[in-house]
Amino acid sequence: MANDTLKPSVSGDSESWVKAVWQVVGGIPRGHVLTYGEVARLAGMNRWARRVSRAMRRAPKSLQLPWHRVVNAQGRISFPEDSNGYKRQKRLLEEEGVAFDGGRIDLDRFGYRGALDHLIWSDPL
DNA sequence: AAGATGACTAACT
DNA sequence: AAGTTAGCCATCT
Repeated sequence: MANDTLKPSVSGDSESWVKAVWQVVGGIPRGHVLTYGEVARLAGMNRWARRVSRAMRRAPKSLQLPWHRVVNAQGRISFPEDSNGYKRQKRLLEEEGVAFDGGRIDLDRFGYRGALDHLIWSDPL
């Protein structure tokens, strides 16, 4: 006995929250965004926004994770504006129809909740 | 091993 | 509106 043929393959990341995060992020529909905090909440932990970024960093490329659909709570990209990451993310989002207003995304329109409210309450342009 | 860091946030000034 | 403080905790030095 005593063997552990099956040991947790996840090292360091230890828990399944990482996968939960990947799953949540992978489920963000095209043209919409979620904040780190919302992803954390949907993945089942309120205060772990910071780990979301960590999880994404470690996500394998094979997942094709739409990492660019995650922005910070202010609707801004959490990279320095002069960085490649910022430009890359902004371009990807704009290609999906997400509009930037002064470097800021209107979460009332492109966030989950905002998208719903928008559909329900407002006239389509 | 201990302190700094960070793809964060909410609360407070 | 913009800057600071505190909470979070895995990683990096």
